[in-house]
Amino acid sequence: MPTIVDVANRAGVSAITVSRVVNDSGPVSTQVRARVERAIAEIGYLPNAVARSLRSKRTDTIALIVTDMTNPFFTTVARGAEDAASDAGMMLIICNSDEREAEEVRYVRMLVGRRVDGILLVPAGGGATAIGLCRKQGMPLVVVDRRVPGHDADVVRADSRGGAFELGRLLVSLGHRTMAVLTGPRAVPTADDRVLGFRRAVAAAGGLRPPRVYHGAFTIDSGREMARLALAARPRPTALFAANNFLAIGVLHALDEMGVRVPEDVAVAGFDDLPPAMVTFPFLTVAAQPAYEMGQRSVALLLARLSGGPGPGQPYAEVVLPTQLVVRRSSGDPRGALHAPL
Amino acid sequence: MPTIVDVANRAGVSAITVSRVVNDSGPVSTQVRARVERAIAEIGYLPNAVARSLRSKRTDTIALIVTDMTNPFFTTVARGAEDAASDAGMMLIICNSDEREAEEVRYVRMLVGRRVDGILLVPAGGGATAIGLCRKQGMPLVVVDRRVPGHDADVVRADSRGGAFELGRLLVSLGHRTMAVLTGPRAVPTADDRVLGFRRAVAAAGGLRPPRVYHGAFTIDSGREMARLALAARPRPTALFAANNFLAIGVLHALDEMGVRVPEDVAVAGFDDLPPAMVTFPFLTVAAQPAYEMGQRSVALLLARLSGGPGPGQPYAEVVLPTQLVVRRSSGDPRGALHAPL
DNA sequence: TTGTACGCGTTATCAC
DNA sequence: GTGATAACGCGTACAA
Repeated sequence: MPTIVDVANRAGVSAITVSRVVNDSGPVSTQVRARVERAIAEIGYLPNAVARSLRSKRTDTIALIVTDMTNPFFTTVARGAEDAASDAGMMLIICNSDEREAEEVRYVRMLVGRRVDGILLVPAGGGATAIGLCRKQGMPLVVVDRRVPGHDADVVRADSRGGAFELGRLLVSLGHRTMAVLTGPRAVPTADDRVLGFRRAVAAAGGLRPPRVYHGAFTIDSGREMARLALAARPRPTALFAANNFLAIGVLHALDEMGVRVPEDVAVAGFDDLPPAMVTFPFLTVAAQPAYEMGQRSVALLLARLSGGPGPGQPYAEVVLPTQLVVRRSSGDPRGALHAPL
Repeated sequence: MPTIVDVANRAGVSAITVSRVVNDSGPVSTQVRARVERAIAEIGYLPNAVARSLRSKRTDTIALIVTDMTNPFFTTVARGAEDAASDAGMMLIICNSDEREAEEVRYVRMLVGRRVDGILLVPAGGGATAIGLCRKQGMPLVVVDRRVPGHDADVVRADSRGGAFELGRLLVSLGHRTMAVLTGPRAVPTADDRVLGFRRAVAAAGGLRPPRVYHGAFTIDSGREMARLALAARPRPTALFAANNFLAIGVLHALDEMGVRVPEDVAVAGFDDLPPAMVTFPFLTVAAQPAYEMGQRSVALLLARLSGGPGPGQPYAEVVLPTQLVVRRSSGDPRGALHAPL
């Protein structure tokens, strides 16, 4: 693979002159510039970004660590992040932690070693180790989607509590008095926040029994399993709230298997919308998170930190984006008024 | 950020000794090793992969360029590729071409500049420019999912013709005599192959009119639009074959909007399955591609090329994986026999 | 067992 | 307007 010296020899100039032409830094006479450009084209020279990075200490690369890139929510976040990064002339590396802290830490280590310019992290569990590692290594970091207990990092997330509150209020207004919440692992803030928001809505209604809460994983299998548990309880709930999209799908599968009709027998509401392109028949009532925008905003915040000088600078920022209530058939008939068009 | 020299100073040894400890290359006395390891831990040293790559000419990184990472098919391919890469100690960079050749070429240029060890490419359109660029730059390349017209590259793909043939045969066996095929852009081999396979099945049945063919984009909107066109034709088709998952979903939406029942009024079959985790009610009859395995195999082939010495070595390989026919409700009742369980 | 010299490809600094 | 020199952080080749 040709180097800058090869180009220089062919054009009869020095390496630094080629560098000036390539980067448009410093003065070069028109004739020399032409000669250099021709040489570049002839031998197909492409500057070596590795060498460049070694000098500049910038890789123009940022990384996004998600817990599951199979989840369309994270795919959409990634897409938003990539578009924003691309606009800024940066590449985006996507990594999967599989909701495992060990994997997450392994990736952070690799990424720091590769000297990416910054990391966007959807923390598995608390994420404390990974966050501490970035902090110690001076690696710019933005936490995405999940609140950080100690608030000791920049965060971009959606309003989980608010969204869950709205869903709770909706179900209450539809007359449900016995409900259950199916959520993710205990340590995950989004899992807890959605429970909290829902609980508040129920409490605000007054006189209702607090919803029973089930903890599991954010997976379809876990949703199926928890749905069976929930329906076995007495008094049997008339509405289920699934705290993420995969859980909701698992719930629907379980109910289908059990011959329970939705929404006639049991109403269902979920968190995270599924992209329209992925759904044969829009059916689920959800609190939709602005996934694409979350990706964009995360990159924007990270870039701001990068250019805003090194150190901590300002205190940590927390960007909280609103969710959107989308009412469909799964929550039952709201007296005909709120129906979203198919 | 500390360097190898910092560690060396702190441990009272030379840089190369630290290098030997870190890479376990060459002999180091137990005591020195201990001193060095302590120094590494104390100052939190992480080897600089950029400098390492500059010397070794390897980045331990490969890239995957897909046309749309929002599509669950490609997400699954990516997941398979990432797992395989991770097992081999490599990182995977994912890029979106958005089915645009200009973007694709831009990414190839960036990736060659960054000296990734190899590229997995789902070509947008013919992909001729990108493939030529890789060839010229000596960048190892594996083409994924799409056949390459001149066969001048390693390829891993599914058997589009075979899968489409099976779907065609199924619909014929269900009694359909007037059918339409909705596919992607003309230049895309998968789009053409699926038409071809379907056509052959119809021709093989004998005495049937050849299916009408519509070309569009591999998007939900295009599927909706082509479905409307197809149903306006006379004689009106009784079965539609959508050559990709997004197209199929667009078709279902259009039919729903038009009040056409599936499968009672019109049967529908598609290509590419949707992951179970993403589907509220499994409904579509499809030829499913082994997406995860395609990702794995692509990486395996690339790694084989990397270790199998530089030059062309052997002639180009073509790995063709079989699709799987999954019969569900959308294709109509096959006399009760073939129904897949929900 | 440990260390010295050098080069990977690029660019910042300073000179001409 | 152009070029020589050095340095980024690491690992190979060769000594000691």
